[in-house]
Amino acid sequence: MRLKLEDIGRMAGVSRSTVSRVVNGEPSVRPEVRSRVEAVIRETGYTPNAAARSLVSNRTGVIGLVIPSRVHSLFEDPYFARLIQGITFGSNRAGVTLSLFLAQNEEEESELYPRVVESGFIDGVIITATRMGDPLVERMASRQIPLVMVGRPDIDEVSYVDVDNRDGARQAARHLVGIGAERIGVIGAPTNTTAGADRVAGFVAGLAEHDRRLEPDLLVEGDFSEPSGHDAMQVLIDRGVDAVFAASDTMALGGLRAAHERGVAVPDDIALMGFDGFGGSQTSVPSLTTVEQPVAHTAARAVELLLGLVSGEFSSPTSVVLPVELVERASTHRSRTGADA
Amino acid sequence: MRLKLEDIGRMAGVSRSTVSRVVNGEPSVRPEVRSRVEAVIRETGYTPNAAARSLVSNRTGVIGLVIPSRVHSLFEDPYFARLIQGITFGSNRAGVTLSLFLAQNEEEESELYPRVVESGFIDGVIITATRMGDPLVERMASRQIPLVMVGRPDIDEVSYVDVDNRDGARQAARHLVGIGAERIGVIGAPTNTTAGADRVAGFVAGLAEHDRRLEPDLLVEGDFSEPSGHDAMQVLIDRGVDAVFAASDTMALGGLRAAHERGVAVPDDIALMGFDGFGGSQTSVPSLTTVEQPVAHTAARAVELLLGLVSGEFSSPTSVVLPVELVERASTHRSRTGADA
DNA sequence: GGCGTCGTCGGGAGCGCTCCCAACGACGCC
DNA sequence: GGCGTCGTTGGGAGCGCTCCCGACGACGCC
Repeated sequence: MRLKLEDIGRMAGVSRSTVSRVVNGEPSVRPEVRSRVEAVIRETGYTPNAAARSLVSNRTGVIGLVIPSRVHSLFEDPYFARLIQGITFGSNRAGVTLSLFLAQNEEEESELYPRVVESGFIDGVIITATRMGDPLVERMASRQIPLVMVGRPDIDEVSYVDVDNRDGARQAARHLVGIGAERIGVIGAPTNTTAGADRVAGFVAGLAEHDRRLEPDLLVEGDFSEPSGHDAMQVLIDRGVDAVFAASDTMALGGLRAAHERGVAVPDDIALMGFDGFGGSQTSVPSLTTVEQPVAHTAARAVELLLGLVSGEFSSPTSVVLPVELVERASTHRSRTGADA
Repeated sequence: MRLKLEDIGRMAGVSRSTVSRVVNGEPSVRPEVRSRVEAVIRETGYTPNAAARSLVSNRTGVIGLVIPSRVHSLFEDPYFARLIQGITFGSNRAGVTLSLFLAQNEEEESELYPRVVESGFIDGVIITATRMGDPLVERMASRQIPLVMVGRPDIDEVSYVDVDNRDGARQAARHLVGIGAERIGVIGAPTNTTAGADRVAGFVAGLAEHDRRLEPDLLVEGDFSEPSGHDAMQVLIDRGVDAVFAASDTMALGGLRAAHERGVAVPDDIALMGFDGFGGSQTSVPSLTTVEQPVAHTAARAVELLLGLVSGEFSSPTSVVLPVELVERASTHRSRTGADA
């Protein structure tokens, strides 16, 4: 049988209330009483009943991570594994528990909202990988439940943590121009995601700094998956490019595979770079130049932000944008470097 | 303000109890009363308070997935992403919520146990990626909390779901012998994991069927990571092999990279195969022969098993072993096929 | 020495739900 | 027609905790 406060109290010769005070670290307990109670707690391995606690305190110590539908494809991308990992560690540090809500299809997604929000099981929610105009986000945001998005939302009044996708893509453009690329292709990401839109827009902005523009037929949109990168690369090879910026490493690796198949040398025939900075980009042959985003950091900040919202520490929508960094590797390293700049 | 049963009852002109009966689908409610109550529930969007519910029912509707320490390296392996995904979907189907417990280091791992088990926040636990002799497993198992392991445990009295690693490795051995390999190397997995031990043992057993044995210096142990596969492959190339079985696809991909670097042709100089059946093995150049394991199925069975344990449907330790299947691809496809068999 | 104050502690109330028992009317039976 | 039975409903009790108020003794002050 599970022990309760009352039992511990009886064993230690004090009341339920005093034990509660000890458990919650309240100061108004005499040191000798406190240590007696603590001894009993230690011996018995007592831990408070979480349900009873949260019934009265209206806090559960659980946060939710929501990743909406169509993730079965996205999940091939190491991004989510990393993000989940980072958020878990942030939760561990803060002493809260993480619940995971993934939806496999539209139907599950619609069941997600009531399960997440209205059970009262959750103090707050981190949501990511939404598409623009996602009704789930609006519903969540319009509720009183604390909410933090990972990735820039397309509506106001939502707290979020994002990486500077625009700046990263701009750096990528500068880099490719810097190594002397003349005809630059882009494997884009879905423009109904803010990350996809920002990366393409940032790249265009970066080209514009050098009075270049992105030829419309040299932008082929992928869906973040490896095969989509592969297919897009084939198109770009046919259209004749000497450099390619892929909006994710996973797509860049697909592009690399297409280049191999076609006998196109990277970087000598076509320089290729990605965006994200994941394991696969270091170990590919050749290794990939990429724009590294700090996923662990993003996750940690998201948890911090959410817990601040939960505790009421700050209430107005807050946003954090983290810097990204271009990492130069073999896939854009040309012996005959640098034309104009 | 959140509504409670009492409020819904007042609005519908019935008592708390009747509303409770409707919410829980009990039959003893007159149809007209039921539909009146249901209407009010629908209009108000009422959902029961989970904490109050579980306080009295001793059920939370939450299951935990525990993945102990040193996962920061393992997480590079797509296996965990797939497993988490599968378990989430199983949970969705069953209407339970999944909480995730990962530990980043030994310290976090030791905090895991009290957090998971004793908070009472969880109806049951799925635990995976443990090493043999893991004290966490023993502590969990000795508790009254329902427990299912993914992967064969090294102690008795624990329910588990596993794939037939031995048989898969045996198939791998048969296959490599079948294509005429003479000197076969193995990139092993840690022998303090049951999966690692079973795969190596199964491979040895498969060789024995053909009166072959594994030369001790042709077994190089990796740790499931890509770099460890890369390094092990270098050793095996130096020692002179014409075929390599890697105990995971991730390590096989590392091996493939090493082969590329050394100018060793796969499959013509060295045939190479993996184990797992993940995305990367299909898109590598050449594509990898591998032993596919049904991760989604594993996850689904684990959830089923756990929920059966939670509901008391069966109480004795139960185990499920799922079949695996060898998938032949380019990395072991030789023109000059088949010597003896 | 009486009184107020403070530190410490105990116990009542109540969080929102489920479980159980009692109440009540309708019905069918002898 | 009286009685038992069944279907349906209402409300008390209690799950284990926190919050709050009041009690109690020690202490210091006038």
